[in-house]
Amino acid sequence: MSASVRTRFAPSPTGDLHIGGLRTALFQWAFVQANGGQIVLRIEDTDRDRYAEGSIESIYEGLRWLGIEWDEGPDVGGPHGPYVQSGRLDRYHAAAAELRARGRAYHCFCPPERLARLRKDQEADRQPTGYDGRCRDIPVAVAEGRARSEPSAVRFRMDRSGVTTLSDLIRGRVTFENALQDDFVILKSGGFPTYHLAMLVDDHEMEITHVIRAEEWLASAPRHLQLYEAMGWSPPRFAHLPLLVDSAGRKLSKRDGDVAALDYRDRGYLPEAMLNFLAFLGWSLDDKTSHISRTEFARVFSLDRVVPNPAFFDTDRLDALNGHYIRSMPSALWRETVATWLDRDLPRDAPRPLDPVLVATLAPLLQERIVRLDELAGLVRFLFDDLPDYPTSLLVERIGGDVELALRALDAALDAVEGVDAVAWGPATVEAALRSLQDTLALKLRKFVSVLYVAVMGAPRGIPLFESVALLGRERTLARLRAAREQLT
RNA sequence: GGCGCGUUCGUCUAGAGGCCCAGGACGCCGCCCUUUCAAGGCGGAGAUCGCGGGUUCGAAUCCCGCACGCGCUACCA
Repeated sequence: MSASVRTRFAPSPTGDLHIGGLRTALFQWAFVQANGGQIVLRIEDTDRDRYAEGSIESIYEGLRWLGIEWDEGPDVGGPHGPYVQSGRLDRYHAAAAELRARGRAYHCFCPPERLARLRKDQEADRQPTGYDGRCRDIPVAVAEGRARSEPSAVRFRMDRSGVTTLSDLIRGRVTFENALQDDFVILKSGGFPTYHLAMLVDDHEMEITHVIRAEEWLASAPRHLQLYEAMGWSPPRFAHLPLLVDSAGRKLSKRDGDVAALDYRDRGYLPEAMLNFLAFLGWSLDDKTSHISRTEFARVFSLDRVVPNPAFFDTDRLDALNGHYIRSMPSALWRETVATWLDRDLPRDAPRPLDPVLVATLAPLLQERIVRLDELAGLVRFLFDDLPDYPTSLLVERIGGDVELALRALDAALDAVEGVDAVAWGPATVEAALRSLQDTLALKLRKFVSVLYVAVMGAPRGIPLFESVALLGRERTLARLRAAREQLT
């Protein structure tokens, strides 16, 4: 029996759920699933200035989108609540007091201006930046007195001798020189804790055994380790995941856009695709597997197989995955999906509700032609709308600019379509008529059909022609062929 | 500047001394199929494993140095 593990996803409600955060949560979730254990969702809202309305909902939604469930959290409850840090202030104060009682923390009265100047001077002198310890040796009795009337923060007294060594589950041993550490703030003057104190208290109380977080936290690990030591608590295991980076190799940030997890959902990416994409960013199963189901991932995931180097967030790959999962959707589900997205994206004046028979006809034609769901409407719009203007050059683009051939094709098509009886109109008769053009023009269909595609749909690519024409109807088809003809002359 | 982490095809990665003159996937290119476009099938190009030393009969794999990239360096997380 393997010991039960507990990990936590601890996002800050400072904006929409970030794609990097989603990857972290996914790995935590898979880790817990694979090892038998629980995952705790904890909202870290200790930064009052950056709090963003609605971000907690965005977090819930983003996680559930990928099928990530948590065992304890603000919405589902649990024995270690509250699960929002702003509701746990008394515990942080108690811990800070305990640390002060043990001589491991002290009041700091340095105003922000002094700290800013200090940092500036240190930078100018090319010295390492960090707190200079000005308030460290104020006698406790004096400090206690001042703290009652003066604003103060509480700093942790780092042990500056020797080294602190972290045994990271992904990177192995990482050693930090303690002399290079400074006394950092654990309790802000406003009474809120910093991340360091809050995670110490919460992870301990919530019995977290594994802290899985991104590499940006690696440098602060010695602080956390010393904090645990000072409290006499045994620290959890740490695993620092590789960063997700942009094409320039920088940490993916909100400035780059395209990092809000739910935006991907709204642009028509399937959760299966996103899960696969994220799963293989920094992790792999073996030398063969390139697709994995959610349940399989949750079964085989292992931190041993997470690599330490950063991964580029390559959306080409995401697109390929999405196309793959779209194509593998069962037809009934696919039909429903098409209906939903067409309803969402088709112009308002298209008839609603959409004709289910029409959707059923369209769906299979669309399934292997798109990569994102938001492309759906664009491919069938020509059935509902008048054709928007298209450049004339589009008509002859694929036939080497041969205007004369295009004209002949259009004329022949006009004849052929006119020859189809309105009563007999349908995919079969349309196909027969259009195929006969091969004989009239003494040319393979593929040598000139692109002209007809453009004339009918306004684009050189799209769903198959015969079906399109059948769906469009006789009169509208004739009108579009004539319009194309006119445009060419 | 300091500290830390990282470095295998364009990209994500496999690789834990000989199976590797390096495997898979995405992307790219070509052919086939075909009513355009896709999809599908088949094939191809693509990595002197960052550089330089060493250890070893043998190194992508171990050691040392260097370079480069990134992260952190807040009373943000």
